[in-house]
Amino acid sequence: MLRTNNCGELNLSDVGNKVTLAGWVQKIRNKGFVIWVDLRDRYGITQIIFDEERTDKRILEKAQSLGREFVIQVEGTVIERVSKNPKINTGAVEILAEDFKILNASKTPPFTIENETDGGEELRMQYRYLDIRRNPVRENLIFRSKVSLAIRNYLSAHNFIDVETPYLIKSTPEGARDFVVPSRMNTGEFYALPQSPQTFKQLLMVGGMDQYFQIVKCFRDEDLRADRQPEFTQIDCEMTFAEQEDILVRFEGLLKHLLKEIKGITVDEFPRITYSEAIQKYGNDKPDIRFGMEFAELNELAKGKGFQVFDQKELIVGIAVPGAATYTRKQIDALIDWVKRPQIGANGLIWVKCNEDGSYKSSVDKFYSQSELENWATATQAKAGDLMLVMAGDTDSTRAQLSALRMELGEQLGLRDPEVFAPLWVVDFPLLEWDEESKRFHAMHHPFTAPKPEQLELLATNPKAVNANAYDLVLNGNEIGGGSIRIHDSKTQEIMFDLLGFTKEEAQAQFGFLMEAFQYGAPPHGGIALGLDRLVALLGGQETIRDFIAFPKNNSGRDLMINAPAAIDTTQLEELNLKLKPNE
RNA sequence: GGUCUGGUAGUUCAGCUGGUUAGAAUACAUGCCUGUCACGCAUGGGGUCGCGGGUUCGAGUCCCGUCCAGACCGCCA
Repeated sequence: MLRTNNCGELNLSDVGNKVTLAGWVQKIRNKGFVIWVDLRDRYGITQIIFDEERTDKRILEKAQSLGREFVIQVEGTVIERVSKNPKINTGAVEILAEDFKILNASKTPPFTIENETDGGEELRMQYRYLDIRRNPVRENLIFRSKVSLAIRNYLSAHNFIDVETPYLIKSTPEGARDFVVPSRMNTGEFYALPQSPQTFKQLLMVGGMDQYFQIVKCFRDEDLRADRQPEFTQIDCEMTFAEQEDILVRFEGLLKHLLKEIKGITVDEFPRITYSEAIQKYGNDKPDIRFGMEFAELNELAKGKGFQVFDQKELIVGIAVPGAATYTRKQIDALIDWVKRPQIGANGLIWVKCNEDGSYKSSVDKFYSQSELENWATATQAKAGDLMLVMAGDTDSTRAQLSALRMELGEQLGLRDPEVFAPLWVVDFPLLEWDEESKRFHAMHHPFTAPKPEQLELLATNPKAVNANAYDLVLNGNEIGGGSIRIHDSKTQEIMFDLLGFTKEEAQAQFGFLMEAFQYGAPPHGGIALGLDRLVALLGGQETIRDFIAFPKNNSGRDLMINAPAAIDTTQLEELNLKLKPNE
């Protein structure tokens, strides 16, 4: 070993010991008569001292040549410091250097290796290996490792078997775009990287594995966001002979276990709301329930009072913003501008101040009496001191807009505390979703999701009305997992493919293997997949997942460090029998 | 595919309605400093103002295009 100790462990009890440390030069403080070097490794920082009186002249001189991020090995004696630093573990001692070796020099790094670095996002990605030397990033990765281990422990303890499924599989038309890999040995044919191991885990159930899990990379060739990467990690799980309730209980248990193990937080039983309730009360299917501001529909109260803007609208819906009655005209105008931004796309916003004296002041005083506004307040549960905000328009987009506003206000009012965790289940998702563009049904979850058994008949007559035993696990306004009870008989699966617009031949070509498997005693089964990156980020108190991934891609799917994707050699192309279209 | 924001020293940024030699902090280098730990002090080097075009007597600043980065909408079964 090049070291006897790490840089985070020496203290007063080691005084007098001869030690050898190795690490990176974090900082050099050269006072002339004495040079201090902060030596850093994963475990901490230990101060090395070279001084005029006690250090060999040649060594002292050689120490002048050190620079930031040099890798050195130091031999010396642990001594008690004259002036101690209570901020670090090793702050009571320092190493009086007797000799040292430069194991490797370093160029001056392009940004500071400090907790609060001066480096911008782009540079940090380009030099990710330097970024990982910084405490926050390193701690995030260690945190992820801890979460991952806790997941494995929990699932193992509950009889789940970790099985690896292939990455080189087949492209499917449903869902996200596939990343595609040309096959050299099979000219003109392509593998696709899995968007999820969905069909394989179902086949494992047919294979009798009973309970399966895998912490697995999935790939989707879609545009990115702060919380979306083209390759991401799922905790993929499936259970045989399980009903929805069994799965909810087991995975509620998993999240509770993680919150306890990782955060030391105990949470009560997770609330459950239906999809339609979520849409109605929060305007989206992944509500943040750390705060209220639930939607109140005001059609009955607000229509037919001469305010024409409202009269023609499909939906009038409002929320009560706690304590915001004191907002100035300017603050309210800012909110109005905010919802009018093209990203939100609202036409406007009606406001009603609920004054402390019980009176109401609104932007629609001309049309509504005090008692009518009071009815609004009752509906939105607005109290004195609150501000009601009301939007109107067609149902779907108005809900989406008010939902965005609700989240923004939650943010502005500090109601989205990252150390508060409010998980919930959203259940009873519709099975299908009508897509105007392609004029056909899409699977809301995926095409293997089973309709509710009691609604099987409806499938033929009114498919829109059919719900599924499908569920999402939502945490603080983020969907962290989703799953369903699956179809396990080939007949239902055929009906489903038919509804989704597959011809018999297409269904056979795409998923024949699955439907065939279902004819050999496929057991009832269901499962769930949780997004590990997002989960870890949320547990770590952040909403951007990039700093919990060792080597993330940027906004446009590039790895700035290795500069991927990149062109490939013509010989490689020839080998694959591919030709690129010339650039226009 | 779209909307918005940004690109100026190694780095993070300032630079107003266009007007001398483009600044600050930090990093870097050199020197000083008898207990530093965000050390301090002094001095110094460091710039194709993303790129291309245009307007103008004059462009970091205005206009057009383009590239790059970030946030969001669409998309993400």
